Amino acid sequence: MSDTRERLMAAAISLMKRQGISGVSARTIAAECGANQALVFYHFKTVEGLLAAAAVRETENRLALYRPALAAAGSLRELLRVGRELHETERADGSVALLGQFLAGASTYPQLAEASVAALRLWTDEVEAVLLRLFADHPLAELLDLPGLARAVSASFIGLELYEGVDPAGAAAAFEALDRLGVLVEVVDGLGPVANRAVRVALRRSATRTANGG
Amino acid sequence: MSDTRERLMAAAISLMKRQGISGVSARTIAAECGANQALVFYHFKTVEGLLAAAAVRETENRLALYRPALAAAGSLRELLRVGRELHETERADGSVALLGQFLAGASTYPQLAEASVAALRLWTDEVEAVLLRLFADHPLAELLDLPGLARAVSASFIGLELYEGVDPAGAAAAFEALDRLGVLVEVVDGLGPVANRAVRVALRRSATRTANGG
DNA sequence: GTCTATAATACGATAGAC
DNA sequence: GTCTATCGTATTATAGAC
Repeated sequence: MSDTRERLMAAAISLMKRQGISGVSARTIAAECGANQALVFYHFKTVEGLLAAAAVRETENRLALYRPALAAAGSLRELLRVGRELHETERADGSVALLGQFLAGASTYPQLAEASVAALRLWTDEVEAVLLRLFADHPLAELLDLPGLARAVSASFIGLELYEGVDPAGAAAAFEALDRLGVLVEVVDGLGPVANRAVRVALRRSATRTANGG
Repeated sequence: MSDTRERLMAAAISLMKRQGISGVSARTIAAECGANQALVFYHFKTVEGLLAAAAVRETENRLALYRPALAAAGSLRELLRVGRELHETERADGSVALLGQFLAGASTYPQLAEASVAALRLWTDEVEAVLLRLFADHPLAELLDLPGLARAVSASFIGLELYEGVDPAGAAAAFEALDRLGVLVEVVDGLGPVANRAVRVALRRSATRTANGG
């Protein structure tokens, strides 16, 4: 476990958060942590290899930070609250926007594509687990596609964090709007058994109609 | 209106869709359309200038394609259908994922940040207009933040299209899940005045509680 | 494991002929 | 408006000393 190896990965992440995928190179990363440029290739074979390794590691670290809060969420309301706090942290830290940088670099570098998939998978698995737990005996559980929803939420979050980078005010408005939508979801969720049954029946009718190609 | 100028912008877009922000340079773009490398700088002063100009133009062109369908959408149900068709087209064309590339490049190149904001603004303005029209006399209009919602939808869509690039199957699942959510929205939307009033009342109560710092 | 030195190549950008 | 030629710099990556 070389110290330089660790420092290079940390420097790559730090620099990538500030400068993006187009702003990093073996030289700039090495300079960021006071290491020699040649060490990038000694430890990681290629620059791409360093970035890929750093991406997965950073995601694992960040996820470990949020895991307790996600596991503690006992209701949809609480989950939405965790989401809000997560965004608050991400606005300062930028590790989700970082994933957007890797996603963008994926079309040029195949190793980054693999790393992006792996990193995103860590997120979606975590979100999916929470959703499955919360909707375990929920009346809408059978009608919602929770694994798909976990992916949609994760990808959307990345888009929003990238947007935050160029238009903080617009992103704030976007999150505020989602906040209100969250309230709507909570309210509908708490409407009681009568409304729930109405929704369920209507959904079934709608699903049948869609399946029949309406 | 130089022909070369047009060809360079088209080549920049085409190459960027395939290779991403990290895969373009004055030389590769010029080669893509059989032009001389020096012409990039004659026509656009810098590579960044070419990319910025191409980004806004491409967005305008793509948007013009969807504007009729968006204007024709007369209900939430129809709007969701347009969204589905839009994604179908984007999966093949990739012009929204392209916006993701510009968003990623924005943290390195200030001109790209400006262009990204401008291009995204074109989308959000369009989406916002449709939402405002559809929710003109909707019972929930006053409680939803439609301008913010337009920004959230646009940014999320970019994240999803970037995700599509690295994990098509996962993205398909994500869109499928959103499709079902759309059905849920439609159903709740069509529950009738009694349910609508119940939701509205509950929302107000919730909003007051939130405002009071609950 | 870390360093210097360097090869080989690509980059943005400019000068100047046509 | 387009071309060739080129400058200066940055890039990835390697060879070899320590």
